Amino acid sequence: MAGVNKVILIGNLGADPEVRYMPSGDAVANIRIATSETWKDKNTGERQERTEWHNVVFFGKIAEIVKQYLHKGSKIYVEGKLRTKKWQGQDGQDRYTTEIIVDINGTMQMLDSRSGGGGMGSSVPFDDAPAHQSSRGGRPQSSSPAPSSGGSSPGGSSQGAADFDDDIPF
Amino acid sequence: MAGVNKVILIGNLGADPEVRYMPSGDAVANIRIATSETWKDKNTGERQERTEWHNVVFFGKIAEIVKQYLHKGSKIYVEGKLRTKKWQGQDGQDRYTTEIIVDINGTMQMLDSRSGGGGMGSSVPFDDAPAHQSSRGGRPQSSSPAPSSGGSSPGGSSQGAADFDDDIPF
Amino acid sequence: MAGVNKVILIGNLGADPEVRYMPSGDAVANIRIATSETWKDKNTGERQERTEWHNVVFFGKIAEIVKQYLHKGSKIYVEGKLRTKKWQGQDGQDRYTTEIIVDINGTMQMLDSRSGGGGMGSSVPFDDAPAHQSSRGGRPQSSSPAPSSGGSSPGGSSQGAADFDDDIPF
Amino acid sequence: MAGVNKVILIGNLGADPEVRYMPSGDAVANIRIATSETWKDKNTGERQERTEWHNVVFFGKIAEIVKQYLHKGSKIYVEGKLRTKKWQGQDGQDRYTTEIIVDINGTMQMLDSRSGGGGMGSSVPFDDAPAHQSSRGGRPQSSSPAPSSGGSSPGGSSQGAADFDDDIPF
DNA sequence: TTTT
DNA sequence: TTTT
Repeated sequence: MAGVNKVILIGNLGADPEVRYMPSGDAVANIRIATSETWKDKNTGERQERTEWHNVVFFGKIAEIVKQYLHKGSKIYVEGKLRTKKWQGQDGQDRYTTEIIVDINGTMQMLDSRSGGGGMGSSVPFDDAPAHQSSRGGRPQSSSPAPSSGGSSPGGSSQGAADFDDDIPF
Repeated sequence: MAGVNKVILIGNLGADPEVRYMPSGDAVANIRIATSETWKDKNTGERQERTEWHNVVFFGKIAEIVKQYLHKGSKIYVEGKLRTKKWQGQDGQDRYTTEIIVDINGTMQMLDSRSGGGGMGSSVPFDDAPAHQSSRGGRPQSSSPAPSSGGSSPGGSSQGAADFDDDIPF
Repeated sequence: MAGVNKVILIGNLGADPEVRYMPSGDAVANIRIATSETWKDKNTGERQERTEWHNVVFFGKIAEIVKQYLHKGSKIYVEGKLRTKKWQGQDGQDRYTTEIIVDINGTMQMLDSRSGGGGMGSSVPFDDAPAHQSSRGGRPQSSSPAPSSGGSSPGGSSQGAADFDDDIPF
Repeated sequence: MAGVNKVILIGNLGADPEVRYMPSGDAVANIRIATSETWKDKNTGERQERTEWHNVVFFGKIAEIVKQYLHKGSKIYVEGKLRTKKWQGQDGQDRYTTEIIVDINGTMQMLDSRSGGGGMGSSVPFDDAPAHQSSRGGRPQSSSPAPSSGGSSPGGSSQGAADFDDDIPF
């Protein structure tokens, strides 16, 4: 055992997020994001570009944030893990789809500095706390009500779970 | 606002961890780890090597794990963030020291396949849970029997806070 | 444009590498590696484990290294990028497979401290040079003979292309 | 040996880059970038923010790009490695400074979508090529002149050395 | 000293 | 299907 399974992406949404809800009430958000790389052909000297599309799935609180603040064209930073799911085609055959899972251990940051293109801003009212300040209580035993307020952080802390680690249950 | 501050290291401990306790009872573990890179000199063709030493500080539960399982020579994977602290030299002048902070948002994995050299193995009894599995939510819910050998996971999940996110208070 | 597409994995090979050669003579190596995560079920308190399998493809010189030094069970660190390829099933339908591409911009490090299980060691005689030492000449056009010999580095530098940037054509 | 030494940052420049030239003619660019994390205090419920400042040093071609396109306030993605340099204070005592080195193995991406605030755009005329397309020729020995022109990529490929791997000597 |  |  043991292992590291980490994906880091910066790219743009190809369409608005698709959000659905679990029986538990938890949100699950799916997006497609494009990452591009460009280079110049060795021989022709012509500029080349290749775009890769990724299926990213957000779980829990971050899914709500995705739903609320991201839209077609949004540029984001995402940190998650790979998961390949198996499913059955209509022909009964096995199919596999690889997704980037962004859950409590992942991160999302909005990179559209100002204006998200749509609303009045890309601010995300979501809060996190540097771990070693978490006092001994292991986990955000928060309670404070008002969630966002003047909310601002467009993406939260720069690392992991903190991003979901706020005091407010969405 | 917004920002990503991430450090990923794989290297070996130069000495045993130094552990101290906060007034709160929380442990803080300090280690030095070396990362090396080698290359061949363009001109002489001679092999070159450069070793870089890093100060890594662990907070909370992971500090206890470090204390218990790591020792001089241990090879580890570490994920944390940079923090530069300011302090006063004896001459009253400002000094700065940069450290890699591994807190609840970071990760540590032991990479010494078997046996850490000291005890009876490098297994780390520390548990984490994929976020969206939290509670009832649709997940592997696996059941497969005996994981393998006598337990093994030297480090836990591959991502973020999960590593500290277990149900068991050490 | 713009984009980051990065994958970092630490896991074990499920089987020996499969190597083939391009018309150009370049090697391409395919491996499957497993990453595992473990956690303790919130409710039952039972230890859970989930293993994820990844298809990793190496191009060029690193493919030769993979062929020569990796085998079933090898533990490695890999840094690459995601690429989803489209292909046609026998039924004429489109299928998609996502792979982690490790090319000149990626990295591979062997993590089996000593002994790879097979030969007399996991050392990889491969050389890289810190970029800013590269003198102005763009790239190490070195030529010096004896590659490995006292060589040791099981994986090379910790970053990018350097890993393939040695002077010795394998 | 062996090791990984990787830093990933997303932040803003606190001031314009400082560029100097080596005897070899190579540029070296220094910047300071800030990464912030915010969280809500567990007790007071007040929003907290912590800003960390990083010294980033660019070598070679990328230093020229930094000089040309970045300025105070620019938001960037940076991938490099840690290096602590030792120097002598005026009092003759040893001092240490930790920097993030971005050389041929690192990456930089501009994240200010449109307009960098200063010039007519943040486009960076710099070209890179996916490695496995490099055919056998080891390295892009290209030559085509006109650097920018149709240029576009604000940051280059998403991985490693490719970012410096263009055909145009700046 | 940057950003929000 | 996004971006530049």
